[in-house]
Amino acid sequence: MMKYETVANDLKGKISGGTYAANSQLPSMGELCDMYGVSKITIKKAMDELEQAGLITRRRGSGSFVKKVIPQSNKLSNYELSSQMMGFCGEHSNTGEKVESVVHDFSVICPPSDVAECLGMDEDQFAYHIIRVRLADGKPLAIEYTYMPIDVIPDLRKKTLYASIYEYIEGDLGLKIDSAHRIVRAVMPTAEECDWLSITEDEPLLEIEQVGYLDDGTPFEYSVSKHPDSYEFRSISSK
Amino acid sequence: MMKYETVANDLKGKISGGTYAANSQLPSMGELCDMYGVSKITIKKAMDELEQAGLITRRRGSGSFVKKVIPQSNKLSNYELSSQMMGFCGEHSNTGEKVESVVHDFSVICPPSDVAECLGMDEDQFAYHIIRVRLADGKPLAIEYTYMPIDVIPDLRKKTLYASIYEYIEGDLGLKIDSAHRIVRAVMPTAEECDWLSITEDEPLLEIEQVGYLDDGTPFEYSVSKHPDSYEFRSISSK
DNA sequence: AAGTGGTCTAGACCACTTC
DNA sequence: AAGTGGTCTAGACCACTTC
Repeated sequence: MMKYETVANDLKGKISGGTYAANSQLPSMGELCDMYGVSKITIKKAMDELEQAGLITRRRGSGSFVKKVIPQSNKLSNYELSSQMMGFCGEHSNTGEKVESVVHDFSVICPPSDVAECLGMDEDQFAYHIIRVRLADGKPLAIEYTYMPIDVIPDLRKKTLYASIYEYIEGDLGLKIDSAHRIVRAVMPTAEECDWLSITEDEPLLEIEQVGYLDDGTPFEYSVSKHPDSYEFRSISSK
Repeated sequence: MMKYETVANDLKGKISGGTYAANSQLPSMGELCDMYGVSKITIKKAMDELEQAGLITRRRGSGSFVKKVIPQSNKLSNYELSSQMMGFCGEHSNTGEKVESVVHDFSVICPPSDVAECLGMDEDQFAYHIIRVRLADGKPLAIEYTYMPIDVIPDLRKKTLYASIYEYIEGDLGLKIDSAHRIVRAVMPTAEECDWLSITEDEPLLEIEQVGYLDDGTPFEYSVSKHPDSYEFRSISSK
């Protein structure tokens, strides 16, 4: 076993064991070098592993932080491995298409307990509840059901929903979006969803359940998006 | 722009431009150090990028090789980014479940032209065609439609299909499976598939189209698998 | 100014493949 | 034995954040 693996495994154990609690800061790379008696690059590589596994986030100039992590599903399903994926960019158009939104709900509520748990909220705390249909060049591409804690993303206005919430978060609020944990499924649309997406009831949808994290490890978004037909989800697996 | 990015971009250009052709070997790390005037770790990091992007595979002791890459879909779909995913382990049981297979077809044919293209085959070359239903503890978890070139995976027998083809490839043939490129969609089952999976016609399936690569960059498998209900596809995206 | 993580070097040593 | 990629070091320097 390589040194970086030894360090990574030890740190994983200490995170799941609670020595390093959710949202807490890890020792700096220099301190970890001393603690494990290895060089900085070895620590770096070990922390790369933790980041890939979705356990921590890192901020240059600030430090590394333990993520508040998704509750594990108890489905005996996915016998293929959990996975790691790069390329998070919200849902900006990257092909010059014109992206619009139709807002079907925008309210502040106490989220269901499973959503609250994903977001690290108490059950009596408030979150925005947003239902949007996203269109590219007038064609419906997705329905998004989103919850965001009001104290993590303050002062969200309806106007922002027609543009990009992510730009509001990164631009106006000066926060940094770091990563997302996703689960993909196939589902059938409801009657309402057929209406919103202009599809028939026999067209399946690709559902993506997602928890988004800021760069300090705080979950800022729980969302379920459902995509018709033309949507594909691509990935490259290695090793 | 960091040095490793400069190197990575240059190499990407030379791969897509044909200077380094599919299945050819890249210069060694030492040679690349000299060519770019940078240290070995910088070259390593640049090549990590290429590997993540699915462009090359690397073999300790042998060298780095350009992959024969998936033809790009011309769908204007997935406006989220293409992605990178770790954790390829065939479909072994990792939870102690008993995995079985029902073989519905096992023949040798000339594959359709799009499949041949993915596998880097001429249209008049032969491939195995396999249809299997995979069961875990007696419960149907997937249908797999698989093509494998007979000259890449020689002497495949029906007996192997009831166990793990991957174990045959890695164990008996001594080849090494390196990576897979995947596309995920939601689809409806055919009548035949409902029968095989013991589901009704209104249950959507998660479809995973996949090209598998050996560690020398050779595509060895084109497969489409379709999963009912209980299957989930997980990923963690970063940055 | 002090502290953080990120990049980079030059070189050592190792694991593995090929001949 | 020679060549490949992978790990690791000790230290320099940089970009960025926090105070």
